[in-house]
Amino acid sequence: MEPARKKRIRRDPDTTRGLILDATEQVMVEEGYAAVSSRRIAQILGINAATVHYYYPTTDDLFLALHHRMMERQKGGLEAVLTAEAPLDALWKFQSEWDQSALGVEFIALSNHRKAIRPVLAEVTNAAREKQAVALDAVIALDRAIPLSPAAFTTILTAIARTLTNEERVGITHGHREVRDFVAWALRELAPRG
Amino acid sequence: MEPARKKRIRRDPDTTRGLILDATEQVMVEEGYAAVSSRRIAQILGINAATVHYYYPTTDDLFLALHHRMMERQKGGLEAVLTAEAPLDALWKFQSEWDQSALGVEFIALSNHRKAIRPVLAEVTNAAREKQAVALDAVIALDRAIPLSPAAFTTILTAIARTLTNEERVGITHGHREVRDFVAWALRELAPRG
DNA sequence: GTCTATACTTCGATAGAC
DNA sequence: GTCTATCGAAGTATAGAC
Repeated sequence: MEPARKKRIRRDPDTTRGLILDATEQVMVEEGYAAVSSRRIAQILGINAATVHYYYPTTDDLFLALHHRMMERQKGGLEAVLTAEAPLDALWKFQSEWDQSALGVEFIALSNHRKAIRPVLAEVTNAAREKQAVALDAVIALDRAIPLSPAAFTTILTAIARTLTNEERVGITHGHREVRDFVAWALRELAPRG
Repeated sequence: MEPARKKRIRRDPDTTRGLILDATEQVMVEEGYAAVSSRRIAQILGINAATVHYYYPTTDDLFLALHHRMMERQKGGLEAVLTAEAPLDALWKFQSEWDQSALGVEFIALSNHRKAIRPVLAEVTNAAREKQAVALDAVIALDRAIPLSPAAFTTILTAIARTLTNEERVGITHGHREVRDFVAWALRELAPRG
């Protein structure tokens, strides 16, 4: 009885890279960052674990690459917010419905666990948030009687959206509907010109 | 050369249990839930890994016990909030300065990773939050012109506090000062009788 | 570019001595 | 109640065939 040998399928390198990142993202969101391993990723894709190491020599390389892709996509989404008719609503919608909000939380948790990549993620995130604040500053109109900067506003919206997303993921839902109602009300109140 | 044999030190069982939970909490906060293992805990305490299994047969047992202790402590802290002169401020202070807010986030992440204990943690958390809302309802005075229930209010404060705490842990601080300023302002505005 | 095979590490959990 | 010893599973990573 010969052992079943897998066919060697040659793929475009960039395609394989994308597939690996897709699988990594899926595992992080569905099972948590701790479930990510070269074996697990390879298993999902039906490829060999060594192939994962070929593209991303260490697991940290893999995490950093996925983080980079996430930030790029976030940048794209925010550009859409900036050109929307109602930027406030668009921003909330983007933050709260965005699939990758769960991914963002996993990266925070990951940063706490893997000290090697922590400074990289922190620096990238801080820089991105600063750019966001500048861009939003020009577009978002907030009630001037309320001492809330666009930077603070974005942070708070993100905090609420991420918390709701993550709690709901694990079955904690108490009070969530009322939070969403309040946010909807607050967005109307904060934007003097709609 | 005889191998160095460790002395067998007999401790009070409850003391040992407490020490194990202390070490587990420390590892979760400082290195993340994924760093918790019977060996790691034993190493910190200078005891044997098998002893950890003696008290908490499975790792899930250990996590559940720590979660229970965290919830009990949270209950105690909230009782202090309820009897404070300025409950709103006390609540914010409690949420944002509470050491265990980082621990709470780790348990959310943990729930996502270990499906076996997920329903238990979800049920306990939902029940606790419901009780909190009822208690706060009687004590917290919110501006009636604002459609914000105590349940939603607590969830939002927790969300902001946890996000700030966790981001700062890993070096993400952009916009945080402005968030704290805004929260301070909002608390003053929300409480018509101080 | 992808696979097989392998070395090394760490973890969960248990049996049994003390 | 605590330790030693150990098994099997799973993770990281590399060397080398194809």
